[in-house]
Amino acid sequence: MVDAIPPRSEVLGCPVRGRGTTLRSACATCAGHPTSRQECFGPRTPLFLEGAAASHVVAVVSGCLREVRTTPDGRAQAVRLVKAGELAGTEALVGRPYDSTLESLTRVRVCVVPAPEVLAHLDRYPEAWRALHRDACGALQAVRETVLRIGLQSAEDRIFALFEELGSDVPRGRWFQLPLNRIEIGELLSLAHATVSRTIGRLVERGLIQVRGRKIRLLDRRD
Amino acid sequence: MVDAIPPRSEVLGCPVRGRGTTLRSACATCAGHPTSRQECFGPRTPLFLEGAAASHVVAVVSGCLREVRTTPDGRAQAVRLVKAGELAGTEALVGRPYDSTLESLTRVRVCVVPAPEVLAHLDRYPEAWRALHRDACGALQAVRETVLRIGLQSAEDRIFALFEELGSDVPRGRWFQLPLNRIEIGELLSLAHATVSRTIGRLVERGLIQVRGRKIRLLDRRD
DNA sequence: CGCTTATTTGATCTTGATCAATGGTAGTGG
DNA sequence: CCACTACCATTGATCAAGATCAAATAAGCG
Repeated sequence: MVDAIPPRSEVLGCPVRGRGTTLRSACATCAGHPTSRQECFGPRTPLFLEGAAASHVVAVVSGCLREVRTTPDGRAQAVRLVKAGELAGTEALVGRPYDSTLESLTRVRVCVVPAPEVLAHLDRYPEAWRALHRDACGALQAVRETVLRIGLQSAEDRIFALFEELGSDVPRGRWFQLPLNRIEIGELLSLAHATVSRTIGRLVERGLIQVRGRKIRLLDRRD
Repeated sequence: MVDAIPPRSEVLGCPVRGRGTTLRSACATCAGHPTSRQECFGPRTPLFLEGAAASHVVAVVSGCLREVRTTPDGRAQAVRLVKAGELAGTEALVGRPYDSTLESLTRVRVCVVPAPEVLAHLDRYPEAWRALHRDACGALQAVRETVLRIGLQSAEDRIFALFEELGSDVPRGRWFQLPLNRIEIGELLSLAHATVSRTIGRLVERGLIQVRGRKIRLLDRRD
C-alpha cells in the first residue's frame, strides 16, 4: 500500500533508514544530535500539539502513530493512522499551525526535521516536491477513508475494516498485534469503548476473527 | 479563509480569473477550446468519477462543488466542499486514480488542465509546488473538519457549523443562498434528510437562524 | 394548470451511548 | 510469594439520538 521507505528520505533530505550503525537511536530526552535527527519515542507520546506553531516535519521510520483532535470537553477524535514511510506535520512547510496532535501508539522511530531545512532541501532538489505531494495525496485518501467509515458503516463494519487495514501487511490468517486499545479504537471509529468491546465479541461469535488479548487473527469466512 | 484567486493560477500555469473578456465561457458540451481551458458546468454535474484514471486537475474559478464517494448499495458520503480558489483531482499528478467523485453543486466555472501540462508547469516554475502543497494542506484540513463533525458533534451542531462555514464570507445576519438541498446536507454531515429538516426546524425555533426556502440567515443569539 | 421534485411532519424502531459494576492482567514493592 | 494498584476489557441495564418508513404539503417550472 505504501512505498518502501527510501534509504534517504526524498522529501526531507536526511537519512531515514533505521538500521544503519551510524544512526543514533536517540530517545525522547536526547533530541537534537547534530549528525542525525532520528529519535525514538515510547508509546502514547505526543510529538506535536494541534494549534501549536508548526516548526518541524516528522517522517515515520518505524512504528505507528495517530493524528488526533481533542474537543474542549475532553473527547478525542482520531483522524488517521500514520505508519512507516509516511509524513506528518507538513503544514509546517506552508506556515500553518499544526492542524492535529501527532501521538505515538507504539514505540516509534521518527525523523524530525525543522521546516526551513526541508524547504532548503526542496529548493535544491525540486523532484522531492513530487514525493511530498504523493504523501499528501496518501494522507488525504486515508482521511477520506475515515470519513467513509464513520459516516456510513455500522460498528461491525468499521471495526472489521480497521482490522483488515491494520493487518494488511500480514498474511491472512496469521496472528498480529493491535497497536490500539479499545478506547483508541473507539476514538478512531467514533464508537464508545463499551461498543467496541461488544462488537469485537460479536465478530468473534460470527467466526470472522479470533482474539487473544491484543493479539488478533482474521479468518477467511466470507459472509 | 481561502486566499484570493490569483489572476493566473500558480499551480496550473493558466489564466484562472473568470471575468477577462478573452476567456471563453464554454459550457459542458464544448470542452477543449485550445486557447483557454475555462469551462462552465451546470449544477449537479459530475466532473470526474471516483476510481477513474486521473488525467486532469481542476481549479475552481467560481461556484461550489463537492467531493463525494458512493457505496455499492447507493448511499453517498460527501467528503468536503470545494470552493473558488481551490483545487481538486491533484491525484492526477502522482498517477493515482481519482479518489472521489467531483460534482458541481451550483453552476461553476472551472479550469480543467491535463496533468502532464501541470507537471510541465511545475517543472518550469518550482515555486508553484509550494502553492500546490498549500492547497493540499487546506484540503486535508477540510476533510479533517468533516471527520470531527460527523465523529463527535450532534446533528444540531453539525448543521449549524456547516451553515457558519457556508456563510463565512457574508456578514453575519445577512441572507445568503444554500448551495445544497436537504439530501446533500445529509450526505455531507451523515444525517438522514428527514433529520436534517427537523434539525433545521429546531435551530429556527431556538432563534439561531432564519430560513426562507433555500435562503438562510444566521442570527447573533449566543447560547 | 399539472407535473416533478423538495421539504416537512408523524409514528415507530434500532443502534449505539451512557452509567455502572465486575473480572483480568501486569507491574511494583514489601 | 502475595497484596496492592493501575489499567484494560467485558458485561449488564437503560436511554436517547437519529434512522427508517410513510404520507402530506409546498415549491418550482414547463
